[in-house]
Amino acid sequence: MKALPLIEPEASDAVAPCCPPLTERPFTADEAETAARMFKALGDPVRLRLFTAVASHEGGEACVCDISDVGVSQPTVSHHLKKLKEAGLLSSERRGTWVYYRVEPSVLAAMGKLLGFAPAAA
Amino acid sequence: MKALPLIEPEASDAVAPCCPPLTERPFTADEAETAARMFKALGDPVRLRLFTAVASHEGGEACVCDISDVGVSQPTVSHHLKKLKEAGLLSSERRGTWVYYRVEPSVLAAMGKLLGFAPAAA
DNA sequence: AGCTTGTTTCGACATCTGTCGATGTCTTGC
DNA sequence: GCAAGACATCGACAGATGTCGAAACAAGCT
Repeated sequence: MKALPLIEPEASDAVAPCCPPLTERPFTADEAETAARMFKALGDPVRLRLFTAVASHEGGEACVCDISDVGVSQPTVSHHLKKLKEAGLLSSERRGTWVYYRVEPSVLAAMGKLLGFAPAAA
Repeated sequence: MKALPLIEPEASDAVAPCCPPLTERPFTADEAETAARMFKALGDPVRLRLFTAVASHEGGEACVCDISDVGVSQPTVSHHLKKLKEAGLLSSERRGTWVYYRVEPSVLAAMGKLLGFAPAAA
């Protein structure tokens, strides 16, 4: 009868308990696989523009219509947002007509940790 | 008769003067292109293992023979190291029989800056 | 010179990825 | 109910990417 709540390994799991700092020791295959997913998601110019657009938008969220002006078609925007979501970097919520995306809070801290920056004040 | 040495915009240029923090404002197309190159280079599990192997190796450098045990053929290792070098993340130097790779010093600071971590004590 | 070891380059190949237009789904307003 | 707008999904396609074996290149040894 395990009392632990198991903490639902859903979206946030993709990013949160990742790996030690890059400079600490060689990553195992699994660690590399996990961390690479994150970097890969940001490794496309369009996705990076979408991510920064969401991250810098007032209120910490933006609807697709607010950020669609990145030079590619609307289906392509949707495709990239899906990728970012699958990577655990963004989350989305429909409110009425529009769909809002926001940065998954743990992400920036996790990446900072990965680079060896102390999560001190986090 | 230009006196300025032009500072050779080669390897280090690929990383150093990149972009504002991800959360500050939407990236321009150029900024996104530049920053994405960096993330993309780390967006492969094999490259991430190679990078962490170099970064964590004693003396801050490692010869190819030290880090080749990542489950792919030796030409593939060489291919990935080349990619990391082209992205400005690693530099290499031949010393006798062996070729040594080391982490380009500015990289980690640049990435930290990108994530909004102050380069204070850097 | 020739052999051995460490590393890179070359071709070739299968797979993944980014992109689009067309179409589908959901919500609102008439 | 139906038309319109906001997003997502589908199918197709060109181009990029990861991988390998074979071969080339470099340095040290005998």
